[in-house]
Amino acid sequence: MNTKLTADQAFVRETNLSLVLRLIHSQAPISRAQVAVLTGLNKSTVSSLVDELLEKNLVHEIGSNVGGAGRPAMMLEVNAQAGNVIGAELGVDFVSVAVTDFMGNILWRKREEADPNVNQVKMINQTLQIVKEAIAFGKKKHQRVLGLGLTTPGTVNINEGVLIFAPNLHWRNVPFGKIFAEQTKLPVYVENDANAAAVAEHLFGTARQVQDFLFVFSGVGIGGGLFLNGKLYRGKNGYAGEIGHFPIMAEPYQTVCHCGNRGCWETYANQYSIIQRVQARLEVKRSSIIPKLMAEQNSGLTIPLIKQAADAGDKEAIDSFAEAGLAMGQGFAGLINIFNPKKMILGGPLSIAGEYLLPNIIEAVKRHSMPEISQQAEIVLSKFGPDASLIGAIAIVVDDALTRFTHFDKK
Amino acid sequence: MNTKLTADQAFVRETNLSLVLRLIHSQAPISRAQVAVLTGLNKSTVSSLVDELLEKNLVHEIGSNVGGAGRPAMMLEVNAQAGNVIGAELGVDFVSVAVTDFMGNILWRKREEADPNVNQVKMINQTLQIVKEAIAFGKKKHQRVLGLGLTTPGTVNINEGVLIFAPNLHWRNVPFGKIFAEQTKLPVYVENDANAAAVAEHLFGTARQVQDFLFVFSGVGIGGGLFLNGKLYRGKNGYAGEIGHFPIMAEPYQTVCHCGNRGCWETYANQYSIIQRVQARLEVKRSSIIPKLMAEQNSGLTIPLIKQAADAGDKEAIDSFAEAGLAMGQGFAGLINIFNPKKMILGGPLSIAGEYLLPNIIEAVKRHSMPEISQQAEIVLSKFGPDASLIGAIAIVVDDALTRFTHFDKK
DNA sequence: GGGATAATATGTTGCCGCAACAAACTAATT
DNA sequence: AATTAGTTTGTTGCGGCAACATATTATCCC
Repeated sequence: MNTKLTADQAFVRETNLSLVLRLIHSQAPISRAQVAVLTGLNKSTVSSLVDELLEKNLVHEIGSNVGGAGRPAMMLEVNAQAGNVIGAELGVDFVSVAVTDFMGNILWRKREEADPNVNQVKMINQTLQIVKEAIAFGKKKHQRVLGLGLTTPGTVNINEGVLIFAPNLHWRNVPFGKIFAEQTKLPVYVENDANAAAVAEHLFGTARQVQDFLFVFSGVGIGGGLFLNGKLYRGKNGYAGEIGHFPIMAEPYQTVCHCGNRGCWETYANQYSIIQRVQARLEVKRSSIIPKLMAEQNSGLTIPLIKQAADAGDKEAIDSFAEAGLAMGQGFAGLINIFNPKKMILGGPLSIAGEYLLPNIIEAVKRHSMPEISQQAEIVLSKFGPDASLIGAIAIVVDDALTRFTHFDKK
Repeated sequence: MNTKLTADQAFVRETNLSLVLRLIHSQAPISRAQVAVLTGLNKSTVSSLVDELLEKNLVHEIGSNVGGAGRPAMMLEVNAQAGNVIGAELGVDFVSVAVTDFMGNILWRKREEADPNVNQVKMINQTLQIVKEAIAFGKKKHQRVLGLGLTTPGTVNINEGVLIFAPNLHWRNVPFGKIFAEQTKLPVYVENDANAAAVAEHLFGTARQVQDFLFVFSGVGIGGGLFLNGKLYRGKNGYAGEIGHFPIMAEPYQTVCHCGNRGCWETYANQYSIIQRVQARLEVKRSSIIPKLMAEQNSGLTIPLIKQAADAGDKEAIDSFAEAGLAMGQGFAGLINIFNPKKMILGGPLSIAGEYLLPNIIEAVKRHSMPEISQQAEIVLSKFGPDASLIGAIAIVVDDALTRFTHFDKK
């Protein structure tokens, strides 16, 4: 085990500093006195902790409040200028990079199409190029860069920064951490896309203060970020969260999953399943506007296109999403029974069609889960939708900074 | 939130005391010096902590070791005489009670058949009666009783000690904690059967030192105890672990589950599914010895009887278990993909047939899970088999004592 | 073989720095 | 004057550190 199990005074200080910083992060604006009440810490202790955070420029005072008797409180908030963060998302067919301030506000972003099958080195260099642009932008602003977060589908060894295996990319054992650290001289954090998205939702999104929730990242496959007991659950080797491969063996499709098995849940609810559903409908029904859209845009049958058709009221598109929503909801129901979460959050590329999926997900959950449990669970769309993993890349850097800020010296 | 989030010196002391006590519990016999090396604590700190544990009679010295240069080490172990513990398991059709010492060694036990459908008050009184016998036994030994653990199927509010809902018992809102505390004057701990079994396995069984594992409690239904990141995961309301109700929609059975839905995984893998499989086979094949056994013993078709037939080499019995094993393994595969656990532990009443189920569970896991993940997971039978939940009732009391031992004063 | 000495490992003692806490204080407002 | 915010000063108790006492085995020399 790597984790320290013992406690000492330094641990106490770090724990309380981190607690106060996270409280200011999530509850700002807030005064020292309020922090003392909420945490139960002594007033003097809070003052001392806040002093240290002020000195490290992680927090700043933003003036007194007004109204009410007594001395006015000096309000605090996390200093968005504490540093910039760079996040990079390696998708199955694109690369996205963003620069944000410490509060996750996007200052710069860029997205390029990419093809992982052509050449791994080329795609990595493409990513590196955009990241360097991002760093150049950051330098212009005279802000220090706290770190680079990088997300990818597949299983990741976060300690070594190595992608172990990504079935959708067909990549194995890629030492992202080493490559990007050497080239950028930044602290590099590598994480699975769904895990990172869960952290983003916890820090900046709809799951602030939520201890137990699941992020369902739906794109080419379906991955899960399991946020349990107030932190990410990674399992023995960091592979946890492969929720898409629960064997459900439903008729009629029985599609072979890219993992090699048949009957995985995700084959009934991923992007490709929707495209299949639409294709099957188009063979029978001719009234759909989808073929026309495809011809106009010189495009294949893609999720954005189907979404566009649905927006235009196309019944085949809407019904295909609805069907997939029911299949997706069946898995949601099972997960809710297993985890008794406070929230289920749907995000990732497919979530651009979230408004068409969500009602039927909720319907299927009602039908297939234990009411005592599912009544406790809110099912919502990610605040960041298809950008969930990109913001996640930012979030893993910020999250680490909120925990271990020893490297934050006086500016 | 109830949990304390801040840290102070008292917290440090409690953390380290508990850590040292648990280390001595799981690694005994062990010396102070070894504890210091394993924990990273300073030698002097360990001495101080051990002194306190000795004073509280939680630990005792058991003489020096021999061999090797240097001053011989004084070995320590947890004091089995620190107190007795009473555990009671409310099964669907039986009540089991046991008295153990602090190390979980059984000193006394008793089991009675029961029927929860006839009269709830009667079954509670029946349990209370046996518990009082157990207390009387404990008194005879001049040992203090540390507490009473009580396990039941269904969802439990552990803070209030209330059974919220047990579908198999058809019970709702039973305040076990209050009833048993009033009648016994003991500290009472109420917990779900699968959760308790997981704690038992962690403290006394095959999951010592294991941080991430699942206990699959199979009986009338299938429940799960989720032990994640080194502790029990209960979910938002303590309902987590209803792994039996993942909707899998497989043909041909589609039995209606007692939860009201169709296609729940457990309907393909629980006790009743096995009985159904045997019945279907008996209608066709006449060579089985099962009808003869039923006649001889004047018994219905039960799992112990089918197990008996299997032991005698009966093909229909063996094949029925094998089929159920495959169905069970399908769910195991999905859970392994989701959790990336170090162990999957099968226990509960049905596990008396574990030797017939396990090979096919393992086979199905190989077939239906991602190899990177399932290669990491050991699939084993509970050390306590059908008694897993009874030992679990003991374990939840011991586990609490190992954490918060403020109530242990000098004897 | 036997006695002295060295080497080694265990566990204890006394002191220190540092954490949160408590209480008394000042500060700024209605 | 009452109220609330935040600071100052001193106290308590934690684990770490380094020197020390203790108890054994290993080795050398006679």
